[in-house]
Amino acid sequence: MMTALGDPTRQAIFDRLSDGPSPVGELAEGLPISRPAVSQHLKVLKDVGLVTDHREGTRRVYQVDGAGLAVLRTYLDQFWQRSLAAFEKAASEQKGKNDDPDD
Amino acid sequence: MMTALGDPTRQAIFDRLSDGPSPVGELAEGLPISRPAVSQHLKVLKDVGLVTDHREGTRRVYQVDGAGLAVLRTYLDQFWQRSLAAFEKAASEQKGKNDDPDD
DNA sequence: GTCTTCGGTAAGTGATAGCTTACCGTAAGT
DNA sequence: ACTTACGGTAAGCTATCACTTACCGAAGAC
Repeated sequence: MMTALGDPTRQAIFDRLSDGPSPVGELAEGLPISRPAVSQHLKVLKDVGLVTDHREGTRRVYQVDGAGLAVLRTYLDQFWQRSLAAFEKAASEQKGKNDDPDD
Repeated sequence: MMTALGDPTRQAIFDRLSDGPSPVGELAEGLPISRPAVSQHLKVLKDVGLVTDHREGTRRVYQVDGAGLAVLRTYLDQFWQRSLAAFEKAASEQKGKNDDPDD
């Protein structure tokens, strides 16, 4: 999931989809790469659950998957929580060893 | 920044550092790769501002940078916000065209 | 029916990224 | 002073990955 957003192009696509659903061709127009390349990126994003797709006539519309985004957010929050805990722990330990503010 | 955490190994390192500061050698022991490889990953993480380092005797201790983590979080929140807006927009548009809950 | 639009898939290529070993600098111990 | 511990950097190799063109299937327009 994180690796999926690791690629800048995929990030750009996901970024674009965050503004609303879009068909493949329309996405490709705003990017400096070919349409098949966009398709391949979309496949990756879809496989990790960050986007969903559905047919709409002859085109295929992609949009961000809220559930996938939630997973990503939760994942990031874990880092956040643990890092915060580590900070506090370090701070208290630091406090213990120099509550003498002389140096 | 996102590309920095895109690599699984770097993710593992960052994950480990989220539990508290650690010197390079100690990190390398818990990973299936060589110590120089860990050093290289740490350099990447440091360059994007996700970790900081300081000397401690003969070892170099790394720890997650709270500011960098905050940036990452803010970045993710942007996706979240915009996606949410897109969802609501789509929902209201959908509602307009079939407020007849028959089918 | 035919034609056109749209997009996924296959095959092939080139660049990049992660890994290794070898080496060197720096700080502490003796 | 010498030795050891620790870790950053260089050089080189390999595999992965993003991209291209070519092709084909599916759904609408005529």
